Amino acid sequence: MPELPEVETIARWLREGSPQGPALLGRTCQRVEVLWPRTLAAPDPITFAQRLSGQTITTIGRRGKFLRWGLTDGAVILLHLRMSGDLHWQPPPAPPSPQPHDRLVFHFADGWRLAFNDPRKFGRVWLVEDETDVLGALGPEPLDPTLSAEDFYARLQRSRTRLKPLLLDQRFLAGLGNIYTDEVLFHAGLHPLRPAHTLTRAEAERLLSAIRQVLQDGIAHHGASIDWVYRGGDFQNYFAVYRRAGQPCRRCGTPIQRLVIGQRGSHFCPHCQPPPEG
DNA sequence: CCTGAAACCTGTCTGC
DNA sequence: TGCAGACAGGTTTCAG
Repeated sequence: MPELPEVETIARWLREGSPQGPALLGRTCQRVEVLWPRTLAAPDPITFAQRLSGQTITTIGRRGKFLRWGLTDGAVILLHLRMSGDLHWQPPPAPPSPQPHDRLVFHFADGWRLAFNDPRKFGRVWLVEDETDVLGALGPEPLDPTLSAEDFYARLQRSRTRLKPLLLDQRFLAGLGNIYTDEVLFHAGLHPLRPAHTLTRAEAERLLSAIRQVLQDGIAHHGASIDWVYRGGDFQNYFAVYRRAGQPCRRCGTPIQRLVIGQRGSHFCPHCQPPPEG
């Protein structure tokens, strides 16, 4: 699931508690099980377990698609769910551990456990002193009000890249993934192959507005749940183009097209999103 | 700087 | 039914 709205939803649920489980905020980690060592980007499993045991989660947040847990001693845990990662609460009494695809299990004093579950094993977790080592290259947060339309337009002007790959580039903007990029471009009325520098000032403003609108809508719906994993959100019911190839555009009726751009399936309405010249 | 391809992985679905 | 192939919400690395 994990693009900005889904990661934001998880962060809120871990902070406040949810139907899926209790709040993580304020809990003290007793021990950690490392079931698939490559899930840990840093440090090594032994050091990770030692550093974490006895520490309390004091803050929970998000940066781009990363989850961020602040610890008592000032260190930070960063989690990236990549394609198939998720966090599963397991209530006491403990079921026979581990569950299928659990890669990391955090154990708490009252018997609750939080599993980093990840069928495809692409997800990664870091424990770092200085988070800029991991987050330093990320672009701005799309929902940060200090990101101005002028700045955004200026940055588009500097790139000759096509819009689709550019919006997926986390150094340009942090948090958009394949689903939300397709939805955003539809709502902005911009073709995914448009070179960034060809956008007018008005189009750039429309694009930034669409980015913010679609992300806010996604968050309001607790993100999207697709394929076989259910994560609690229902934004998939409101997709305008994503995985709707061949179906009529909700605005004009033209069949939605699918094209592979930068190795990613891309969906758009050829009428509402006119292709660039050439 | 930019683009495309491959790699990292497992699971599901489609079509023959 | 069985099996090959396409496809999947992400990122990194390497070749050209």
